[in-house]
Amino acid sequence: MARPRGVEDAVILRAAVDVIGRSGPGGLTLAAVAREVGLVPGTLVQRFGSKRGLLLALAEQAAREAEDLPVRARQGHDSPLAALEALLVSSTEHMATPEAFAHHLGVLCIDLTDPEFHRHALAVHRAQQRAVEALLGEAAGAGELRPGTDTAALAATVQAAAAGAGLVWALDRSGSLADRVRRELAAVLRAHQPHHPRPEER
Amino acid sequence: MARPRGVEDAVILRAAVDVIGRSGPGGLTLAAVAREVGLVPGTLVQRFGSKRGLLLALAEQAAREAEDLPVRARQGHDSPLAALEALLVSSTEHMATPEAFAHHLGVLCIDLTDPEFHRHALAVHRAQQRAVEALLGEAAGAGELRPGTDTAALAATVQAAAAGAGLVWALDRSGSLADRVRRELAAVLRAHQPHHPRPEER
DNA sequence: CTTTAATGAATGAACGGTCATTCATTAACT
DNA sequence: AGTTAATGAATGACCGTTCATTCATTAAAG
Repeated sequence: MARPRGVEDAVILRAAVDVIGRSGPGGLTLAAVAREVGLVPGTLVQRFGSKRGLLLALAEQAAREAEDLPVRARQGHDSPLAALEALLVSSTEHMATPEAFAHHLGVLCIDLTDPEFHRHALAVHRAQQRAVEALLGEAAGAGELRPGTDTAALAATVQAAAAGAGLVWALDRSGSLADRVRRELAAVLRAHQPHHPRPEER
Repeated sequence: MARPRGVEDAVILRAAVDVIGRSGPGGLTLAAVAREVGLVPGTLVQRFGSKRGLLLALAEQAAREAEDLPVRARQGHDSPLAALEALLVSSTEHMATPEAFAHHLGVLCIDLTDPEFHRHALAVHRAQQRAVEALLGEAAGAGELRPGTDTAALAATVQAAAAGAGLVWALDRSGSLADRVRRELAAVLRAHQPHHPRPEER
């Protein structure tokens, strides 16, 4: 009954992420996003209500996409620990590629004061935590972790290690981020893996 | 010979940090900083050249203060590992108190594109890394770590764990940040401490 | 099938506000 | 007096937002 939208919401949100990645959070202006998709600033306001509305839609989308992370993370991997490694690598790549090193940090530091943003950011974090915990639980069940391992506590440690690796890498970009994340994961898991006595122990 | 300055540079820089902590990076305006110290925006520009100059002075000060971290961190603590724990706690408190959770992240995500800022941020990071490594080295020498421990690699892991703990805590503030940092440090060190076999090992 | 009305998308110009920066001037000190 | 600090008003740029208007599309009416 009316003129269809020339550009989908999803495209606009992706463009916003691109702009943040290219020009930093400070460069994220409605005009920049609009130019990216061939629209005009006013249109974005009409469609998202305000700049905050656009950012909020971005946060909501992230939270929604993270919902099924616990099951999605397991797919396509042989062992739970392999899936865990892939999950952490992808989650930090998502945080530290030129594109989104600013996306995650940027959205964070601009808007973490805002309760709505904090809610969605926390939802993403919790979903990832559930995913990590599920994978560790499965690993424990499969005998890939020492019996008696506190998988909940270990999940927190694993997540902190991955986040820290990404953060450090943002400052000191030597080597690949994925390698660094994998290394930190291995360091954290080493103590909980069954019976691979290191040289100096035997 | 001339009229003396009514307010020191250091006071202005501290005020800038306070403003960031209170209103976030977006609220950091010359007018806000000037009001904080009883001056006028123009004065700040005259003294620091520009807003960027003021922020740069802040980053330089941080880098300068971090220079002697390797020796300062050791002071006032009985064991190197106790000093390490205190260093990490204070460095993340500096990153996650209401004041400076934004200071660190904020300065980071606003300005990490700027080569000058990146230089100073990297200097701080490297100084801390040296401090951590020195403390671990001393601990190894004192027999508090297993012989043959790669202290350089361990230092990277320790620093990532602490940074990650701070980052995670910024999202999910349950318990004290210091406790969480200490917990992560303990988790990382556990595998490298000599011969405290856990229950399931004996 | 043609015409008309209704509807939502998109525009572009303008507004109001904020902010960094400039500059001429005044005040305070030696 | 001479030098520097500080002022305060002014400037120009940028940005989010508003709004009247145009345009494309579809549904209904003739």
